[in-house]
Amino acid sequence: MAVSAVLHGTGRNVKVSDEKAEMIRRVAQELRYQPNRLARSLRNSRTQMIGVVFQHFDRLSDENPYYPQLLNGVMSTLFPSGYTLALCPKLVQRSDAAAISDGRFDGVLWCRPDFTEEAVASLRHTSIPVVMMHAPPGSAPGVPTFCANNRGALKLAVDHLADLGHERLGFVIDPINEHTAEGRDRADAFRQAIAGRGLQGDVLYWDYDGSELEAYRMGNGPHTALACFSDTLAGRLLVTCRRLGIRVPRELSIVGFDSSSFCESTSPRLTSVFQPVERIAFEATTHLIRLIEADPDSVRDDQAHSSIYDCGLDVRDSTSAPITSSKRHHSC
Amino acid sequence: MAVSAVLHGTGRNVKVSDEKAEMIRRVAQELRYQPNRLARSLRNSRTQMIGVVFQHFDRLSDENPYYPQLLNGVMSTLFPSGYTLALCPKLVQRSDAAAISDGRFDGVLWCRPDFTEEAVASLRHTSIPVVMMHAPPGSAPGVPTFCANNRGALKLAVDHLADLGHERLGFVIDPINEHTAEGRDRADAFRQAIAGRGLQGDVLYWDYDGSELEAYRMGNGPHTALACFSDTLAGRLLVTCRRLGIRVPRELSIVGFDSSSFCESTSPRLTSVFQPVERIAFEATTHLIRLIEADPDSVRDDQAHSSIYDCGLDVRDSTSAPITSSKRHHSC
DNA sequence: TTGAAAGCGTTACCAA
DNA sequence: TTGGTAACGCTTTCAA
Repeated sequence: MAVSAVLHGTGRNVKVSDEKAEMIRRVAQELRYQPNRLARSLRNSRTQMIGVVFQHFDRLSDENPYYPQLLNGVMSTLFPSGYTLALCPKLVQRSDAAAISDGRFDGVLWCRPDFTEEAVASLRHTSIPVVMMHAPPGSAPGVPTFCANNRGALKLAVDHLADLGHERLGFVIDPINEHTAEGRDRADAFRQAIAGRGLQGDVLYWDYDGSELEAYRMGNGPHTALACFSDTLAGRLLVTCRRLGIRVPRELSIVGFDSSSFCESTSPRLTSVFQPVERIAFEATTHLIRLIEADPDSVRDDQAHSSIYDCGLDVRDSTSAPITSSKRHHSC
Repeated sequence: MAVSAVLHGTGRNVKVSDEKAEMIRRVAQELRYQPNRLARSLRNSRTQMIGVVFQHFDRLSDENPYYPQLLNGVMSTLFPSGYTLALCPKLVQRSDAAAISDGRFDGVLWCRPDFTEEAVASLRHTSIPVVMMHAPPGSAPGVPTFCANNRGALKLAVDHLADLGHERLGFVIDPINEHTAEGRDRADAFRQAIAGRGLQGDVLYWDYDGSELEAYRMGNGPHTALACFSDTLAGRLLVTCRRLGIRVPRELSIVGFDSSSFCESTSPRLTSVFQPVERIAFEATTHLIRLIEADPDSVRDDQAHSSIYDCGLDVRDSTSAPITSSKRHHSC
């Protein structure tokens, strides 16, 4: 119809006279005509909407700016390109990978690292591009991945603690992240890092229960320093330590992960590994848009794309030299 | 079609034999059949999606948990009801109220208080329900509003400062919020509150410029205490004060608004008015869903619904008694 | 119980 | 340049 040609730039082989075009615009205005995006999307099979799947986004953390940072990264490239962002629960509750292809989205950013082999396999049957965050390279064959360099990150943390004189370290992870690809990757990276320094260490699974923690209590247990999977986890650890009378960092050094502004507000301020969340999200989204808008044939190679991002270590007040037995004797 | 009846519960007057139903399911599985939501939505004019319009959500604050809280409130009622949440930029850039009715959304939560008279008027022509946050009662005729009790909130802040002995107060607002309905409402509430205590005070417009601030500097200027429109604004004020050598709260008391966890991490910790953001968002969204799902005729009355939410005052370290001239003499 | 047809609002294509 | 027609995938209604 001429109307379509006038109101949107579509169908350039259709020419409309200026008078007619003006008339159409006037009438449209009078009638408060509003083009229906659903019909348009159905016709074009393009919705200009991308879905974002979080890990547990029935609830965002109030204090951890992880999600705002991630969303900022996503929005800063999505909105200028004319896309809308949808947070979709159904895709989360059951990892209903098939539902991705129900036509609602032009692409999906998958920020949920607890994928299973079969979930990844089913992802290859989707009709739209999918890009993953928090997926270590190689963990999701055929899906572009964007992930922190966990190996380097844990090396930074372990080296820092080793340099301080700690000899037996722990890596603490919660039941939720324990089974995620990134959780396993960081645990492995921790093991490699301590092996590289010739230290002893363990991966500790903690469900936030204070009594459990007591086994690792610095005084009785073997560990003088704990690296945590996340700032949130480290924060809870701090609270539990205070409750149990374990002094940080005097008796136990603690390292977080993310180095969010949350680390500045804890007591003591939390030493933490920094990962560029916003940048990762930005580049993952940019890649997703490329896949959506590019010629399907020309990007075949990029399907296997995978990026890793180097991390830093922000040393604050929750880490210090351990109370060694020699020092103890010394002080006695 | 029988398929539709089997795979979804639709069309109850259509009966399908069990064998056929089973066959349909099996074939659907084999073919990886995925119903197209766009076509469905087009047919039903129901998308199960609601749009959320923020004020400036091209960028969420990293440190202020306002947006996570708001989203938590929205999601906690939206997701269990089977809705998806969309953050839409186009509706923000130009307040294109008409675009609301383009079929994408079943309803819109408007969290953007800088509406004009005509924007509100055009909102009444939408074909879908709209609910507003940050709109003081009466500011958006015909649109349900959910808003903090600014009158009570500013009274709390002013009373607190007055009780400490402050005699000349300021209310600081930034250029962005200055023209919003809630901004004007809080400024009015401030004026009423100081009048009620027989104090003097001014509404100060601050564009984050340090030199501007100097005019209100406690030493030269008349104000010994400033209440701010937001925590973010108060935070910037703190930073500027430090830069200018103004000691808080010794020389100048500062009160924020929102009482987010951000207030705990500032130095000094920020005294702030608490508003129940998550609860406001939750109830606004719940109301929106009611409007969407209810019989259009039966909710006519609720179109004029408006709720206000009482606030509290969390006293922290950024407020104290002023240095009065008498005290000055005393100390000299 | 099953099948066929119409229509939701749009855009692409092809005649006129 | 114009107008008509078909099709996107679904659901509802009506006939068989």
